[in-house]
Amino acid sequence: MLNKVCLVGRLTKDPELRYLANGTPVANFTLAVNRTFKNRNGEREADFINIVVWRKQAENCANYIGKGSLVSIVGRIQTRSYDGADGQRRYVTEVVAEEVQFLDSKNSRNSQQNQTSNDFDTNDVPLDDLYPIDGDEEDLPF
Amino acid sequence: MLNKVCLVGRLTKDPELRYLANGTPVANFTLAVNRTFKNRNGEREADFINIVVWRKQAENCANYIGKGSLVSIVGRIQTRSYDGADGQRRYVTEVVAEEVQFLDSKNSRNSQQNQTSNDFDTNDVPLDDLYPIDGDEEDLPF
Amino acid sequence: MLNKVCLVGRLTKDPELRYLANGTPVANFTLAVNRTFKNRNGEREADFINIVVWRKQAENCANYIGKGSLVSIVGRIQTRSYDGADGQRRYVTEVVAEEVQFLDSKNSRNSQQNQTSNDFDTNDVPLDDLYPIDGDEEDLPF
Amino acid sequence: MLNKVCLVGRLTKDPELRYLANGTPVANFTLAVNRTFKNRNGEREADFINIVVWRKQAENCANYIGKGSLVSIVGRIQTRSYDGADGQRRYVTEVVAEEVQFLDSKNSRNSQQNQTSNDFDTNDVPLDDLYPIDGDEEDLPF
DNA sequence: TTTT
DNA sequence: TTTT
Repeated sequence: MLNKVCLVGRLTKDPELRYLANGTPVANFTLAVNRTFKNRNGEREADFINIVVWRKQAENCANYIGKGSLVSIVGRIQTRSYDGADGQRRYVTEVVAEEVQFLDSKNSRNSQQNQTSNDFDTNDVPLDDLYPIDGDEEDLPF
Repeated sequence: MLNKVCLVGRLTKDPELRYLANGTPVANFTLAVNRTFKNRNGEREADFINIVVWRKQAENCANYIGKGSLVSIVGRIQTRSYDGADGQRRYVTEVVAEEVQFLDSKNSRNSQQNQTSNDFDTNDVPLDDLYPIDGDEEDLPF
Repeated sequence: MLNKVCLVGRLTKDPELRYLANGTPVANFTLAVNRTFKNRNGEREADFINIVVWRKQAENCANYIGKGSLVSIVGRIQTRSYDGADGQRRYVTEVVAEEVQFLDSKNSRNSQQNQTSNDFDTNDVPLDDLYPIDGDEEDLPF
Repeated sequence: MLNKVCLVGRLTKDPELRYLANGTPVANFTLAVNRTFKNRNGEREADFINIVVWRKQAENCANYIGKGSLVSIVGRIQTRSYDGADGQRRYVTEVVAEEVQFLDSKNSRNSQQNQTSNDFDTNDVPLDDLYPIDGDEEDLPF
């Protein structure tokens, strides 16, 4: 119905890239998002949020960002359940990334590429959306 | 870099559907979003936000929602400039809708269809995203 | 750094209202957010997201919404850890609500009040924010 | 009802700080948000979004960020109308910032302070929210 | 299991 | 443990 998350934070470790049986790439990592306010001990805590990235974006994350990288993520909250070794049903909440932007080049393994890293999902988008205007500005119906 | 908007509000009028020279559908409407807090006169004002919707979603909006419909929208803020009749350059800010959900069936012209209206962009999405898991749950690499 | 969540969904049960030792009210409930796309079996699954609400908003939720109510929530993702009965450390992810809006009056226990329910946090906000303009429009410095 | 915006971008110029007749500080600046996709000429365009910041945050922006600074902003879209010199009614859309985070220290005029700049609105928040837990963890009712 |  |  509406389920949208916006995050800015740093990776706590390098992304783990794996492949489904059908070849689809998946990457997982944890994002540390520092809180705005300090706690009663004057420390600034962080939230540690698990991120899942699919397909080409997963491979780009594996190639261009690593532990400590600053990224912004737009995605949705997803819940999954599984049965633990003790037979108990457990619940996992993670963020499925729909957009990942690399905000610095620290710890990136390829700083040249990093500069243009946000081109990576161009192919996922219908051409119409990239070049919405067919002819001149006057063509626009509004 | 990051530009994401989440809105819930009601259409102030029926959507206007038009077509680009190349056939691409575009719909425009204004969303009234009531503010959370009242002003000094005890009135609850609203913000009136211009929405642009492209392609199949544009046609779905034209078919299934109208003046007064409650919708949720996820999109991005877009700025455009144009030259006014008086030669002055003017700036327009609008929200380009990426997702539109119909939250009620009031004023919809087709309440049966409205029930499943949020299927409309299924075709815009790679199959992998809809059915990310190839085989059994055990295939999942995490 | 940035941690913001926007949700629209329905309560799976009535909110549970409790009080901290110091008297601070806390409410908990689960929000069912239907996914946009159907799965491979043609079913529309939902995500079940745990919500925490604090103070006056907690009491308003307990009073005015219940199982099945449609609400919009703005908040942040929070992670907590605790040690399970088996000595294992476990992690919980929930959404701390900053804003709650009641979008229908179904299942509300007091439909009259529900109509104006979004006044509830007025007291939490500095007056300046509610009535930002001191005198006439001309006072505005921009 | 719901009106929330998340942005990451760079200031196109230093913030302009002014004061209302009643002493309330207001800052204005424009945020350049680079688009994810290139246009048909292979250029990455940007959206230029007008930002309004109120009270203490306005003064912090004036003190700690400037042209070129990278910031994240959470806020809401606001529309205003005014009558132009030619007697025409015009409409302005801007983002009222609720949270501003400084993501780098470039072009900041006080890099020491910048480090802890996000403490600035601590005073605006009820203590309960900062230190929600009264006693030990066991006090938590959930 | 946590980042700067 | 799940809502319409």
